[in-house]
Amino acid sequence: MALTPTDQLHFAWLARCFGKTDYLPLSPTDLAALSHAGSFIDKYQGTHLFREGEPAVHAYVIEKGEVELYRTINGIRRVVARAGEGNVLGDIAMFRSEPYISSARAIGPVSAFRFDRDKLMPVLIQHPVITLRWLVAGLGQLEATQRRVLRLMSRTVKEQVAELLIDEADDMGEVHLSQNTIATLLGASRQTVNEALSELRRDEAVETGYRHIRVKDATKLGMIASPQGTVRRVKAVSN
Amino acid sequence: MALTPTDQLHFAWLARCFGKTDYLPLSPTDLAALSHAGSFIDKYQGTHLFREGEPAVHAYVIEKGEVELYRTINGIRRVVARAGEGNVLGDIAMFRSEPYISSARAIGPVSAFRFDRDKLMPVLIQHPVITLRWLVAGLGQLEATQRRVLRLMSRTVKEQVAELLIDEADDMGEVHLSQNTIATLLGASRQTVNEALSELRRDEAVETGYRHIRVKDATKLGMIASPQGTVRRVKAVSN
DNA sequence: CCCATATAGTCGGGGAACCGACAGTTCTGA
DNA sequence: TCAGAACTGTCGGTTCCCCGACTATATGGG
Repeated sequence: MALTPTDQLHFAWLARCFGKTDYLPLSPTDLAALSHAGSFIDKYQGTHLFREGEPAVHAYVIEKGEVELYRTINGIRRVVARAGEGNVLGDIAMFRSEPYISSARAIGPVSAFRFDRDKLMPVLIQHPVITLRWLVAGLGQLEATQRRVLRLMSRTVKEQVAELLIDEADDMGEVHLSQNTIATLLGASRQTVNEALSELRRDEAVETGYRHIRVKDATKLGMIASPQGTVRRVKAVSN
Repeated sequence: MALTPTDQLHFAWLARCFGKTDYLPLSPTDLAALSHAGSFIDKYQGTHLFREGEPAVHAYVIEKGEVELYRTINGIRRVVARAGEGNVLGDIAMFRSEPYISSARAIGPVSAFRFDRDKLMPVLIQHPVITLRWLVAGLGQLEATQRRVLRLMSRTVKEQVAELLIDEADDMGEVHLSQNTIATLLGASRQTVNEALSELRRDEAVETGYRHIRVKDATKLGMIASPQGTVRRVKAVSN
């Protein structure tokens, strides 16, 4: 199979994504094999990569752009996570042959590599190194989710906002999220997030604007995010 | 390598654990390969399988008994999860070559199969089917964790307690956990859990005793756990 | 350029849950 | 058997946060 120069670039990028843990490098053979397992696609802003409940025949690796993962429970739409460059989506449902557990919507223009389930499985059987890498990547995501659970527990909204700002800030210390979006990401109300931001502004840690927050003092923000003085009593737990 | 009758039983059990998704059955060759990747061990009550921060050279599959996973943050000991028969522990850290992110303590007598990192990796490269199965198992855990995050958000302690009781109840509808343990599992205070249990008792859904709760009406409990009338307004989220 | 829409900012009421404290009960080991 | 430890049950004060309501400002399409 002949690869166009554009495809070469694509696969080089794909190797970077899976190579983040620099554990077992992907060989050129592996990359060529993956080209048979799916194809590159583009999505316009607002369109869905997949929807909750659909049979999961595809998994995606985001190449460019951001995707919003959300679930609808009792008519309540809840943003579960945001996925950016290098994130893998839908692999859980695809591997488990279950319906997608969440919907994925493109926040802006998105380029992605779409794996085809029926084509991918044989490739993975033939290329255990790729499978192992995928395993490591999936477990990394699991760890991140567990960390998120712990972050959510026993922390005020102000602390959570501070931490989220640190995570989402770009090189310039700028965050381009509406307060409403932040609130949904944290599972808090817009008003409380607004109040938290007001305090952070009073603390001279950030500046706020229309759909725009600038981190003035990342160190101070870090102090607020994980307060050290909050050492509560430890209750021993037996069964 | 000669397998003792006991080992045969062990491996049959191990196959069941990995085979829960009945996707790609493990072959006898696979089982034999796994026997080289580690060994069966027994742990007494209260002893640790591993501790937070230690280099992760082992992963465990629980064969019998229950294990408590906890982390210590700012001197606060937090139970992250409980693992029972068939659960895989420590694989995240082991595969990612990072220190264990939590401690694992045997709640009672525990039997487990302990994988040895250096022995396991070559086996996985040679047996992609096992790797794929492990991948599926890991992703299943990821899904469960994500579900847990969603369960935690926007639910009262009473609802959470009801759901936990359904999950943890045995065949007889009995739960053998102290209120303190339940509180820690849910990230709530003991008093609030006690209050929730009092209400559940008033609702005639459960009976309570010393380290002992009996589910009287599982249906009613389910209704309380996931209330249908709680349809709140949906705010659209754009970025 | 104007207006519908989206976002930001603020206030007050009310509810859920945390926390400390304390009394009563059950268990456990010496 | 007996004392200390662990567990349950309850109360009141306090904090945090959700929610509704309202105003002001920014954006973007026609």
